[in-house]
This record gives sequence, C-alpha cells and structure tokens, in this order.
Amino acid sequence: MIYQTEEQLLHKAQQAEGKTFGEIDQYDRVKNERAKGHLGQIVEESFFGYVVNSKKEADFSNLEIELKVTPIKKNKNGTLSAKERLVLNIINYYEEINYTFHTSSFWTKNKNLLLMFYLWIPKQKRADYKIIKSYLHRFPEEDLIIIKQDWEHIVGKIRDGKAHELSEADTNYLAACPKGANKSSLRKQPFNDELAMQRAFSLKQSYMTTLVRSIINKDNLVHIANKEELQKKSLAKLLQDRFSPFIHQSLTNIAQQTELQVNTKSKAFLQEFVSALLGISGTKLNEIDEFAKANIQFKTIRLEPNGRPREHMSFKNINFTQWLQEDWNSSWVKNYFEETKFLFVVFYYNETKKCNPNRELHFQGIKLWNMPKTIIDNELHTFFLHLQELIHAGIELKEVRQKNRTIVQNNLPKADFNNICHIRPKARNSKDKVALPNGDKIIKQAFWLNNTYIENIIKP
DNA sequence: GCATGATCATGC
DNA sequence: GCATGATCATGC
Repeated sequence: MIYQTEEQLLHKAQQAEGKTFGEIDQYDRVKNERAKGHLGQIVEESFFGYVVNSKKEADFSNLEIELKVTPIKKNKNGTLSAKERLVLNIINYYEEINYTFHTSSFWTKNKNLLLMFYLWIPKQKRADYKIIKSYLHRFPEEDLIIIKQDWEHIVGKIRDGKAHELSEADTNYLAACPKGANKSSLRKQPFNDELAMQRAFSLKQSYMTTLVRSIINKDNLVHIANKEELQKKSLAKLLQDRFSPFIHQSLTNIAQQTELQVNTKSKAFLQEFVSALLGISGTKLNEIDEFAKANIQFKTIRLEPNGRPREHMSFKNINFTQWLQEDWNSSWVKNYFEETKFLFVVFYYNETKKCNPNRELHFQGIKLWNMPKTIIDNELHTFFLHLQELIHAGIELKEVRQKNRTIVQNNLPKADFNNICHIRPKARNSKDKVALPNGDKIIKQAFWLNNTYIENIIKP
C-alpha cells in the first residue's frame, strides 16, 4: 500500500503502539531469536506490507521517510535510555566523497525518520517486546547544523586518506560506527592503501537517549548555543570562546564576574563553575542539550606548578568477572572510550602546597578530547588482554606490614605498564571489597588514566 | 618526588 | 549503601 501523505502514514504507524511483535508478525519471523534486523523486517512486511529492500532511497520514497524500529530500555533509576545507537546506511568511501551534505547518502536516505520505539526487556522473548511509540522525527535546525559539521568531519577524514582512523567519539551527534560481522569486515578507501573498517552513519546512543526522553518524557534540556552562533563556529570553538575571557584568572576573580560561589571543595564545584561561565547558572551539566546529545563528560584537572596533575584520573570501578568474560569488541573499556568525549576543565596552581597551603586555583582553559583510535586499538587493547590473562591466572595478593597499617600488594598493571592507564584501588576503605572470579576478595579497583598521559593531552 | 595502595566526602 | 570525584600515606 502506498501512503499518499505523511498524516496517513503516521496514523497507521501509531496503530502499532501497544502491540507486540508477536501480534504483528504474520510470517513467523519472530521465532528467530538471532537474526538482528528481523524486528524491523517484521514491521515492514507484516505491518506496512512492503517488501524488504536495501535501496538507496528512503523506505517510503514518495514521502522521503525512512522507517527505523529501535529499542529503548528502562534504567534502574526509572529513566529511559536508547538501548543502542541508531544505525543508518553504510558509508561507501568511494562515493560519499563526491557529495555535498545535501546530496550525501546520509541526507538522501535519512532526512525524515519514522521512529518506532519498542521497549527492550532483558531475557524477554522478542515476540513479547512491545512497540510503545511511533514518532516522525525531523531534525531540528540546531541539531542539523552540528550534524552537518559531523558529516563534513567524517568525509574530510576519508578525503585525507584516514578512513581507517575514523572513530565514533570524533563527532558530536552523527557518527561513523563500525558495521560488519567483525573487525575483519575491511574495505578499501580511495586515498590510502590501508584498509578501513566498514562503517555506517549512525546517530549516537546519547543523541537517541536525549530524543527518547524528549518525546516520551517531554524532557526539555537547556541549549547553550543558538542557530546563529552554531552556523558561525563549531561546538568546540564556541566552547573555547565562552571560556577564554577567564583564562589565567584566579577563581576569586572569576567569582566576582559571575554568580559563582567559590567553594572549590564542594562536589558541585565543577558544575557551578561551568554553568556560570556558560551563562546558564543553576543548570546541571546533564541538563544541557548539546552535551547530553554528544555524550560529553566533564572532568576537572588541577595542575601543579610543574604542569602535571598531582593525581591520576579515575574512572569506573572494575568488574573483574565481566572483564574476564567479555571479548574486546564488546568490552566496557573499548566502548566507553570509543563513544565518550571529555571536556577537561583545566586549572593550575602557581605555588606548591608546601609553599602555600592556602594557594588558589587559576583557570587555564578547556580541552575537548576523546581517546584517539590508535591508542584504543593498540595500547588499550593490549592492556585489556593483559588484564584478562591476569584475572584468568588469578591475581596475586600479598599482605605487607607498614608503619601504621597493613597493605595488600597486587600484580595488577601499574602506571608504567603502558604509560597510559592502570588499575588502582578506589574504595571506601580496605574492607570495601569485591569478589574475583576465583573467589578471592580484593579491595575495589578502578580504571585510571595516568597523570603523565593527561599532562600530554592538555599540553598546548 | 614518585609509585602505589588506602581512604575521605558528598550526593543520591 | 553505593558510586564517584578527590585526596592522603607510606616507602623507596
């Protein structure tokens, strides 16, 4: 059946709300628990009644609307998230470089998306997943400006012969995500002999999560930039410009010019500082639209007079059982650094603590950073495998008596293992332990980036 | 002064 | 009670 108008199509799509895939499926496809694309195909065939295709134009080509069936999940705290990124069309490295954004394969196929969200529930059968919302998505103009910048970045890399260095966290909303059975799905690229992973355009999981929450929960986030500003400069440049007037000023000075409450000890300090400087005092950082969609995480860095942070930078605690079981491609550490961008907010001290215990922080600047693909593929990968072997062999624990305490030494990778990252404790106290796969207990450990690596990242 | 292990403080 | 960001303590 051909839908003549958008209204007709949307009206039909909304009739699927509340239905399960088992109810929709007419050809017994739903019994196949393995084939990944099948839920979309069931909707295409059994609900809309058209033949599954992989054409360049959108599914409902007369209306230029592309159909996407995509999962959402409920978090422990009750909020909703997109379960995955939304994978769009595969990038043809030889063709995409000949287009402009408006003639690109991305835009041709995906300018209007009919999104059908279903609720994914762990261990539930696919037949029982329920469609909860059908929604026609048109990219808001502010989003589209950033997406266009993202597309230019991706195509720019291909044109520079760097398709093999494409990485998801390079861009903000639109990404080039890996697509293929495994990492051996390699393709040729036009300006370099090196083979590149097959990739597809995708909307980041963070972008989709923000979308889900605005559609279903009617969440409204705060924008830090308007269309006019974004048209003139990238998000990165815009951030630089917002922060640059305060560079080299002490926090006391900055406080006088903003509504900032200076309490550097406060846990909300970074939050208050950044929102004051962005001109949106009182807004929490996770309520900022651009950062939520691009999955930008904030980290504070405090430099000593020698230009190096005194402390390493900590991340999530390690789940050793999970680390042992997962393979590299599905591992937390790979996915986290591939998909997360960081906004480092950098401060420095003029004097050492010894010299002046009441020394004051000064603002040095910001750095928008994501881990480069080469580091992820080499150092981080090796680190992952090494730790896996250690866990497999059983981590060695040895009690050592010190002056006033007893410590437990271990053979986990230290800061000198690869000069990038290491494992160190992060716990309440020495009784705050987790079980290792072999049954031993170890003080909770976290993943850390070395302070020397951080120092290099933020070096001008 | 660095490397490594331990712990504090706060918010939810 | 726990996760997270931040910082301390000891030995070399």
